[in-house]
Amino acid sequence: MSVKGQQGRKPRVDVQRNRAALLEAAQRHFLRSGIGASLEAVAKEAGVGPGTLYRHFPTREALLAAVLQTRSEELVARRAEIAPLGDASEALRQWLRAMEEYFSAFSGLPEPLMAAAREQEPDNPLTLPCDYLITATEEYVRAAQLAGHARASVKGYDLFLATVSVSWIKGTGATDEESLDRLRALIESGYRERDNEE
Amino acid sequence: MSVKGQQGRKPRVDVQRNRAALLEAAQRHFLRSGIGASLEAVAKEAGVGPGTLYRHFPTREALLAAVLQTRSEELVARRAEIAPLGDASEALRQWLRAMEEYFSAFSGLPEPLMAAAREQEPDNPLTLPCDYLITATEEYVRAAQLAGHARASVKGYDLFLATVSVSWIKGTGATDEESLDRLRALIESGYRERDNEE
DNA sequence: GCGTAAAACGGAGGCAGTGTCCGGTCAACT
DNA sequence: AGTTGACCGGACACTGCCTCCGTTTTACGC
Repeated sequence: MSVKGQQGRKPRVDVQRNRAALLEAAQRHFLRSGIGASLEAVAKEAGVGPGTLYRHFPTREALLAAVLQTRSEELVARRAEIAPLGDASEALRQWLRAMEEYFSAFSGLPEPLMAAAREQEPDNPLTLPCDYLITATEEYVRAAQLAGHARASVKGYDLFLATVSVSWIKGTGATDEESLDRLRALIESGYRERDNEE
Repeated sequence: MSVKGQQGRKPRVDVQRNRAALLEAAQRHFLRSGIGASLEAVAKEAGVGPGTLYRHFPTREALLAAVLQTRSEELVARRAEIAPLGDASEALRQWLRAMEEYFSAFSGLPEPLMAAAREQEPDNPLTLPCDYLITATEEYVRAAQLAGHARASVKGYDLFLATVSVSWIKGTGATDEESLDRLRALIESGYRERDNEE
């Protein structure tokens, strides 16, 4: 019956309780203050000591990845909605928007994500979701290219970078939504094949 | 004869000496460690106390702006080289590259620059150079549009944002020069008028 | 129930960086 | 040389990061 398999002992209840409290407090702080929020404050709000926080999540990235888990699942679910679309071009567009929202979950999130994209070592817990996003983008780009809607010279990684950039700019809070829309349009007209159809 | 005008006293020599030492040390540290470098270390390397540093430059941005002064002048000089170009399209392209290099002077520089672009209050010493760059970009864009080389829907601010983004990505160190080139190409084909000439 | 051992807790504390304050100092003027 | 005021610089208070270790809590076997 045990789901965990070869565990000799049942996991302690306070472990799960503290972990949940930490995740909730962290999400609140990350939402309000961005990913640079004080971990000390998170621990205090969760009602635990700093040591407990660092035992559960050895690095800020580990905590971040755990908090992001929910959003990652939402993104995967969203792929299922996008996939059935016949229009590969529209699918790519929607995927890019979904990624952008994901990156914009917390202010400052693009920074550690790019750092994770740089490292090949999987010691960074953000590398896994990051690689997933890049791979998915490549698939959408390929489909759009096959449909003749995207230039052959464009790589999925390029659009990943462009999307992270938009989220970064959004996160700085220095621009209104109108400028962001123009920037997205600029990127889109950058990767689209100049097809005369439609 | 006094250049400074109504100054009763001649400025002390140690003031200028300390200021110069601070600027030099700051440049070294910013180059090596990015704009987040320890100001304590800068002061120590300049051979002055922390108090002296903060009296000369009350905030990190003030120090940054002062260190950037030289580069700003270089950029203005570069405009003089670009201006005589007959080709407005090539002028815009070169200007964007010049800006990108300016933004990439120190790792992490895009962040405070965008923060400065957000504030209308001129209390931030980076606001002035930032506004200059945006205005200059708008002029280049206008010229390119008049020549029929850039889309009418593109604003100078958009290309400013796009260029800052590229610098930011470059600063993260997560990408090779090849990807950056493709990203620049993507932006360029995003703002260019799809003219059949050439 | 109760003893036990392993696991987890949490706070004290070392470390680094920021920014301020104030007594001492040094250069410019008389 | 003496005076004066601007300037210097280190001590200090504060915040946040992260670790170590004595204490507590929990699950398990009896």
